Amino acid sequence: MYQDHPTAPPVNHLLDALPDEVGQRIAPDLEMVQFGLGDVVYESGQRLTHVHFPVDCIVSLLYAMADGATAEIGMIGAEGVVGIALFMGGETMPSRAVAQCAGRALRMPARALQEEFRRGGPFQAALLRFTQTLLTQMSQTAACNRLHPTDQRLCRWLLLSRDRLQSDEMLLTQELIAGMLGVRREGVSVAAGALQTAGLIRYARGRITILDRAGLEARACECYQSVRDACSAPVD
Amino acid sequence: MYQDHPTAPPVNHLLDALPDEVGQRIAPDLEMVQFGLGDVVYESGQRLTHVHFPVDCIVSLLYAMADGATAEIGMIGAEGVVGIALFMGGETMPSRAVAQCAGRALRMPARALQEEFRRGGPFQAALLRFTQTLLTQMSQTAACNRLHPTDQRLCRWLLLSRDRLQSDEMLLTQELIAGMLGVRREGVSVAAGALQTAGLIRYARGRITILDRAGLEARACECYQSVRDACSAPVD
DNA sequence: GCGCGTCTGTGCGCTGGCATACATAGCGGT
DNA sequence: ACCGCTATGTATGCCAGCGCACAGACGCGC
Repeated sequence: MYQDHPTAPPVNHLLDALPDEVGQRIAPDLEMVQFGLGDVVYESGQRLTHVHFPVDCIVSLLYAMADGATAEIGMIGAEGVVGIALFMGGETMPSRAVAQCAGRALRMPARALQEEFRRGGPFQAALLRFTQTLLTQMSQTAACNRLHPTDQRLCRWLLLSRDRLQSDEMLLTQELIAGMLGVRREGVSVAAGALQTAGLIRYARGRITILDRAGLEARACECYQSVRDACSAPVD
Repeated sequence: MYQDHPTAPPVNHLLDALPDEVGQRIAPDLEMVQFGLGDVVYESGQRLTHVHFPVDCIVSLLYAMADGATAEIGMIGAEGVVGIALFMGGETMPSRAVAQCAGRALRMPARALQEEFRRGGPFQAALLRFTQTLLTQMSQTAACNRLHPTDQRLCRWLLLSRDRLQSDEMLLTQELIAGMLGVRREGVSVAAGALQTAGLIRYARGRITILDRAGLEARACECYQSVRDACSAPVD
């Protein structure tokens, strides 16, 4: 499956990189929770009560329009944290956070987070540094959304997911992907069909397998390399 | 012109809202500089040496692709600060910052900024809060870029500029606007022509005048209201 | 093993935005 | 007043992606 991979130890890298002293101080405030595919971590505009540090799930940030159309603005895996508004001084995020891939996350209450953040040490620095990479990713996405065609963005998206999953197989319907890319389901069907014909992926009823990673990279827009370089998502 | 308006005192609101104690401490580090239309505040990937607090100019953050295509990902006026990477722990931004409207800004050296930021007081809080609104704006833009047609995005953009300018007249070629919206110059020509025919704006050789603000709002996509509510840009 | 719901492939007409090419139209300098 | 540069308006052909409609296809439950 998607989480028993030897190169993916079940930890959050952001937390893992903290000095022991900090790690031990916040450990009591951390609680492991499980998200299923499509679970909503928080709703747009909702008051946040916790932040979540993904362990082996992937969380997508979706911006939803009034008519229900959505587009992904960021993707967070074990390298980051979900709910940055809590330490940035807002109480809500403008986006919906959805588990794009099932798995576990460590959650931490707002109060404990803010308290540790205010200490201003390595924890604050790590959170801010991650926020900066998220900002980069969002900038990237904004421009990519505007300037690149569906099939290239699909490649980019598959690669970004794969980097956070460390497995070549993922569970996702075309409907879900369409919501991320901000296109119709049929558009994904066509684009994915082309990739399958090209032998880059195998696709069957909500189960995608990446067959040719290098091929996908070649077909993706420049954005993938840019965002991978900027964000600290391991490539295995 | 565009800056002798009584409701636009020549200050940066973010700095202005700081307690006197902080204001006096950082005052010696602030230096007023002037930007002309199109001046580059910093280039993508360039190491930042200062942050800039716009006073009566507007700075656009543009993401540039390898082929030269660009798209705006954020717009900063007197309500904010340009160069957030300096306190977020990066040394460079993934975007180019361009003066979309000529005017002045207060600049502050990286070292002084970081020193004051580390104090963790109201200055830090204000910077982080602004970063959060910028994040909101970028999310918004990413989705809007994907989901809304050119003419609606042009309305949104004109309104956002106008709110930061506090004048109904602005100096801008269609070429520049095209770079912001991530479309061709001809596309702007058509969209602006439609707005002019509808009596919403007057357009002549790089000089745009907003004639019917309410009409523009009605024609803009929902994004304008959302981002205006979220970001603290005054509406006069 | 049958039926139904979910997921996926496909076709068709339409529109927005692209590339290209060209025609004006102001504005400043000599 | 003339020239040339910059800024803008416009036409044509083309393609991507939309909305809609529908046809398989696989899987699960009874």
